[in-house]
Amino acid sequence: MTQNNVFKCNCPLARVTEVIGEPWTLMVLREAFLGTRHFNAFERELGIARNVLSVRLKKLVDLDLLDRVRSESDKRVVEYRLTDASRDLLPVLVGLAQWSGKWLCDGRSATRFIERETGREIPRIAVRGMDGRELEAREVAMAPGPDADPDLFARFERAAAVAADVPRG
Amino acid sequence: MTQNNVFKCNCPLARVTEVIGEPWTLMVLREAFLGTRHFNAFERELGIARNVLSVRLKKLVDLDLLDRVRSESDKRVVEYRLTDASRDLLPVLVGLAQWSGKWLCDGRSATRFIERETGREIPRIAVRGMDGRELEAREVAMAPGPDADPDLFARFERAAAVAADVPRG
DNA sequence: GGTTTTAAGTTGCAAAATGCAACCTAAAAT
DNA sequence: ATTTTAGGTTGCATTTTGCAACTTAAAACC
Repeated sequence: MTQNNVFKCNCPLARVTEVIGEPWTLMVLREAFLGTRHFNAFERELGIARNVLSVRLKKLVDLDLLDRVRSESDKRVVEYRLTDASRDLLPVLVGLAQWSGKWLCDGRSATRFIERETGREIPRIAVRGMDGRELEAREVAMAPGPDADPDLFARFERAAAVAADVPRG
Repeated sequence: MTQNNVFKCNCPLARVTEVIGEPWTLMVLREAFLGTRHFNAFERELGIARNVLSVRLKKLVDLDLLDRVRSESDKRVVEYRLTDASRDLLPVLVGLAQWSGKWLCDGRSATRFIERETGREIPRIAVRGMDGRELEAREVAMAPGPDADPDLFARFERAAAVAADVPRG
């Protein structure tokens, strides 16, 4: 079975895997956040193969994560621009960067996210409840949503049996 | 150039790509969060090929994102357990699920994260400044960190030129 | 106006990763 | 003693990636 048809149901983590769960896509989005707009610039900055870049950009455009706009002033030029959807991914990128900096880069990362105005590091992204209080892992659970089918309900019932165990490993 | 040697420097987003930027890994971690512990269970729940699963689990163990523990009571059994590092990934998983639910699943996702006690949906993960105030995309920037090399500084200077433009696309 | 350069791709081919089924080994259950 | 179970590995076909060369259309140059 290929990854993309695991839970064709609307499982959000399964679907997000289509996007960032394949090589290069996350880096392409990062470049876009850094201001890269052009095909050749993505290639140069990342060192990605042109055919793969082509496939990735097509998919991102398809998913409305990038807008493909042909320049008016120079008809050769194409601009790939962030959309509302991809801009909305910023908190996740910050969270990923913070997590990776801490656990994969030994706390000494080469890049970090800062508050533009003050230059201070962004505090750690946290899960908060409705009251704004920070939640610990054990206080959070996954549950079936409005679009869950019976299979998925069963899946979560199995999971619930061990769920209490998860936060402490 | 292969993805893994882009910025061998400690760029956290480049490095996190080694983990979740390849097929299946994110789903394996999700399963672990749902309480899956055994090789055969990962295979059954995900439908992943056994050889690929084997490679993924090895890598996750290697990166200290899973502990591989042989059961005392039944020596055939191996348990893959979340570690401090992987448990710490929860805010990112919640953020990804929320984002995907909104932008990829049309707002009608089959699964969601809830507050265990009340059953209420987790509010949207946000980027906050030191004062706790929610920051907008335009107030956030990437910057070179302690371990950045000259190339990376140059990279960010180029980026700074267009940065002001990014938050609005 | 003819030639060269530039931007954004596509194409062909070798190497690597994935999907699938079958096989293997050690320990437990019968 | 044998069968089953858990956790893999192996071999092979298919797909994806990496790399270099080629293409096409629109500037830019002379």
